[in-house]
Amino acid sequence: MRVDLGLNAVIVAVTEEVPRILTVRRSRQSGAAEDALPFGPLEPEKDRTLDLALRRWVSEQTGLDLGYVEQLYTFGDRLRDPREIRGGPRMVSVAYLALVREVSVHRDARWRDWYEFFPWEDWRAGRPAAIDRFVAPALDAWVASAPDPLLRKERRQRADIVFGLGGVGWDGERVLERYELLYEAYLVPEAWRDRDETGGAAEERRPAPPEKPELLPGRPMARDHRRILATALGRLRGKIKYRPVVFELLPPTFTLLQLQRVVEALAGVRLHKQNFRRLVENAGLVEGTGRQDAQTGGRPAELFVFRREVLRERPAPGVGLPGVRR
Amino acid sequence: MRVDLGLNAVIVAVTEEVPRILTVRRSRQSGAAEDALPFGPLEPEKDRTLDLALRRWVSEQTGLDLGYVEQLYTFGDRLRDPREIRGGPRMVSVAYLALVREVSVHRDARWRDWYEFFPWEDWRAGRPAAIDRFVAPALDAWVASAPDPLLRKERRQRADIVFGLGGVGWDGERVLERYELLYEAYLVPEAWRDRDETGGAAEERRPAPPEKPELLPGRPMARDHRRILATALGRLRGKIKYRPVVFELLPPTFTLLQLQRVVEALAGVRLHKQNFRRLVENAGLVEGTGRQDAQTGGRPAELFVFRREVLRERPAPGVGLPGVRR
DNA sequence: TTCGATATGCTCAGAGTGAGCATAGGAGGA
DNA sequence: TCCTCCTATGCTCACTCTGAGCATATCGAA
Repeated sequence: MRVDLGLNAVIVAVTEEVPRILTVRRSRQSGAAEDALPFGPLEPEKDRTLDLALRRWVSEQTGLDLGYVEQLYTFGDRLRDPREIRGGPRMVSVAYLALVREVSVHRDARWRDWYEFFPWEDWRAGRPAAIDRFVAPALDAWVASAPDPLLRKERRQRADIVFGLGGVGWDGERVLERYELLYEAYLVPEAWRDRDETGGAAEERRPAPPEKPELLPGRPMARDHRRILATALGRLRGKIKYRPVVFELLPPTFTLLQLQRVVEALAGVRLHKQNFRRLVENAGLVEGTGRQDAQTGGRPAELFVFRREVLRERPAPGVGLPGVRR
Repeated sequence: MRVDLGLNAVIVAVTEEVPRILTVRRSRQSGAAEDALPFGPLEPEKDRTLDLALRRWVSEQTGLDLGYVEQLYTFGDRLRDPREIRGGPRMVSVAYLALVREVSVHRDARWRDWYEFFPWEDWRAGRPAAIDRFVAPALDAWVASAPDPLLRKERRQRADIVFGLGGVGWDGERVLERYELLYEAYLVPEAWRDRDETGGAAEERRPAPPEKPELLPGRPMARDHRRILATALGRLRGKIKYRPVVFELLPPTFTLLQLQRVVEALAGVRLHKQNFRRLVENAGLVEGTGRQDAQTGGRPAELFVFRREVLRERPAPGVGLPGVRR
């Protein structure tokens, strides 16, 4: 079936312990401007593969040459784009995740702290204030507003699981589930914007609450881009646990604390320093260079490099089925 | 950009310790018939989301009502379909993985053992004969045929890593990497078929060897469907390690050995029985029913059910960063 | 010299894993 | 009836991995 296909890029860098993503400004019909993810077409004549297409237009638009690139997910829900309402074609977009070392970029592209979009995701300084102050009360109200007890119970359980409330533990990877819950509960601006722009077509399936609740902190994005971003964040958080992708975000040599800070920035939690060091060292992920970094503010730290050989030695650094017979 | 978008389904079931996928017959231009994955369109008017589209046409074509469905990957390389050569539109397809309990299906749809397509992936009875007899020698020849020593070394390393040769351990999840290596080395029929059908257009980037080597055992599929299948198998092997998806393939009650056999069928390895039991029990994944199954051929086994509450209790059954501070 | 930082080494208890021994409880045949 | 074969289930034990924290090293600045 003929559809309109495009590509979105979530381009991630980490500097100064801040995870950042590359955004562009996009003006809405109403004249207001929103953040959006870089977007570009697949040009069937030019681009042999989808990821070559992505590299081409990212380079053209921002001047960035991408290194590590991974396909994330394909978004194709109806009404992703309000133009569909007016009889436009179905808009489908394939989202990619790219990791780079931060560099300056062209024109209106700009780096933004990804926790601006998801303030509840950063637990590095302890439980985020946004959760107790805004998210939990808003979810309580959403639970209470369910029309019957059964639905109320389901909502309660779902809220508890995805936000780690009521004794359930926090799972850093459930970024998308959290965003989707907030969207469904009409707690993020995008939910109201989409309702208005589609003339209520979205409401058939999910009625909006009669009164507009206080919306949560967290910067909205164009269309479903915050959903795409949430997908990327969750995927990346999962991936760093079993594939050595962090090194794509670091300079060729780094101290172990720098490495730890980058992991922490992505995972959104603080780690135990000595254990982290022990882990990466006897996983064979890094190799000392003998050189030192004197800029630490304390005892100089040794500089390390990523040991590429680890890919050869260990099948998958850090997994395992119960008891594989050998 | 306008492209032709379709959906492919990898529908998996496990019966009698055999993992199976649903295939359809598709006749080629030449008149020969090939196995293909079920394929269907997105109908922008009817289908609100991609996975609803999938469920709709799978049900129409095969009579199956899918339960668990997960998006896999979007395939959009040029020349996926030979019709493009003759000026047709770019063919892009979004592949999905679905898990079902095996049931009978309509017409020409048929269940096939997935190890027929990848004989080197089944290690349950020990190291597959296909590896030592066919794969390793063929790869040796491919390595030796590299024009220069550097490329030779790279090929050797790659072959060793993905097939666990030369002292490297076998990684069950690298199914796709293995298939892609074989394709690039012109060791599977699809590589030659694609070269011929595209009139050599594919050869510009990857010259075929002057002589056609002995091809490897393993049933080929239409277009890039074996690549899609490899993606699915690898993904599923990864997923069973940290999400309780196996239960989608089992009846509501089952013995622990049945559960183990299904996991083994997917993972392609044998597991240690007592340890497997210990793991699933104190992970809280299952719950005894008190009832017994007398059909075991030995001491009757207790019947268990999946404990859905586990989703609530444990954030992600079986992962972890080095040392998350609490 | 001392203090404040960070780096790095080391210990120790407890949980988790791999491997295997031992016993339980069915079916079927001698 | 009893023996054998089969699978189920319980339990042990050594070893590794992890979480947590103490201790020491080495820099710059006060």
